[in-house]
Amino acid sequence: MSEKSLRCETCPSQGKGIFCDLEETELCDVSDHKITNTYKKGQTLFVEGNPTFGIYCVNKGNIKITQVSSDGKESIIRIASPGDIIGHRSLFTQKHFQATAKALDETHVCFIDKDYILKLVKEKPSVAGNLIEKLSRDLGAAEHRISSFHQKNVRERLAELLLLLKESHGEETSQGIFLNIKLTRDEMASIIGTAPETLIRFMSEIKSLGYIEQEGKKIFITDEKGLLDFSGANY
Amino acid sequence: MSEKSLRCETCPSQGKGIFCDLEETELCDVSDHKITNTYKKGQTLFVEGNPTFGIYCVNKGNIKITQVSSDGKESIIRIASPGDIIGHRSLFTQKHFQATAKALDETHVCFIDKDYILKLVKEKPSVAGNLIEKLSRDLGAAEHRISSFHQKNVRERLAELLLLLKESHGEETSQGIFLNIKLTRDEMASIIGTAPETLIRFMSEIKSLGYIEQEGKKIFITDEKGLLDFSGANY
DNA sequence: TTAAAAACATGATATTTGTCATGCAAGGAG
DNA sequence: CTCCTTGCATGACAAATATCATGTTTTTAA
Repeated sequence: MSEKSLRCETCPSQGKGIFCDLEETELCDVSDHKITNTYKKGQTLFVEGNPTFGIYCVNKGNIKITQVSSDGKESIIRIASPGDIIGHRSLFTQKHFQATAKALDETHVCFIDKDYILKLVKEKPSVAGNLIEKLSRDLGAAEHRISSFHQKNVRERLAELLLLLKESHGEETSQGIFLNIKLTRDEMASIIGTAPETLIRFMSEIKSLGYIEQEGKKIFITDEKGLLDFSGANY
Repeated sequence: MSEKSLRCETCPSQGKGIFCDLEETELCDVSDHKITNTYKKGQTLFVEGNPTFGIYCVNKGNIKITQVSSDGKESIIRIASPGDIIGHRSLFTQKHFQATAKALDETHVCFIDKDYILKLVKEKPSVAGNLIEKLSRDLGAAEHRISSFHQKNVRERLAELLLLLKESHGEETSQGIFLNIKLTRDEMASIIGTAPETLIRFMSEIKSLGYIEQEGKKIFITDEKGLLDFSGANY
């Protein structure tokens, strides 16, 4: 799955990642210390419990980060998209991955070796700073989800999920905002922590209320304001 | 509530915090840039929405970090104890606090100004590194809680909470492991995301199974192994 | 010390959500 | 193209949890 390396200097997600403040020459150096891999839909990047060798920087595609319970129930704890890094959390704490990463679609990912990234973090304050900012944002998102669980029921969490997907993957079209990410109902259910059947029921309800439209698997948000009210938004 | 400043050099939580790798002279410099405050039980350190002026370093006592929904339901997203810092997440992302912090008991907290801490992070790689590690651990804990919500029911989450409190606040005694932290049932319920009545019911069940004992408000874990099984542990 | 307030506890009941069953639709492999 | 697998959808029912009510105990404050 390894292939011709992508260059950080010309990476489309440059400017979003933790290397965005590096000089061109420094970026070239990063490029020289990484390997680019391609993963097909469903392929695994790493598995919970595996040793950590470095971090992954997403160039193209989407990746689901999951944790599986002892009885096999999968939870999606995060979705990584272009510009995101993954594996960083485990790199700086444990020796082993705490979660599993799988490609949701055709994905290009750059792998950066542990030693090199640790050196970068130490020597380039901008990288450390951006990493701190990234972790802080991730932590904010995670804690927001925790209070959602306490304070919202499934329908509200579903509406909230649709709005979050709009933020991260929404694209304006003539028939509404298209959510340009491939997720099965099972996967959506395992993001908001409910049973697939329950999720599907509330999807139908939201659809019948005219807040969303479906065309095959494609989801379009047609009434954002309605969804926002429906989500019991407190922001 | 301001009082004679504590010195970092002699702080009992030195070694646990993000400044643990600094030289004595550097620590003195930190001491000179901070203010020590004391908060009584129930007092507020900061409120969601307030502007961020710096970070807080806990010297003594416990602090609950909460988010409140539009209909007034409080969720405890984290508890900070000696050695922990709070406010850091907001400092590095938003301009305003995303959560509210209140003292759970008599608390001593050192406040470090925003500009100074940002300078430290930039100039001292060890501080940045420890901050990254701290954030990574916090993120790990938050993501673990997210999958707990998906995968465990209330009784299991309660057992898990008791075990976590044992890790952070447990003290060996002759009648079992004493959980040395003052939390009301309402607060415990708002950690695991359930109604107080439901929590109390399961507390009674766990007590009747002999896994814990109560003496007034004090909780003792008398059968850790039992609790672990009861929690549906997958670690 | 005593009154008032807060916290704890438990029962009865309502609501939400999960589970099981079943049928249909869509997409990939031969 | 057609089979076959996977995903989507919905109904009926079961289980878990929330809510409401009420009484007791503990803590707080006067």
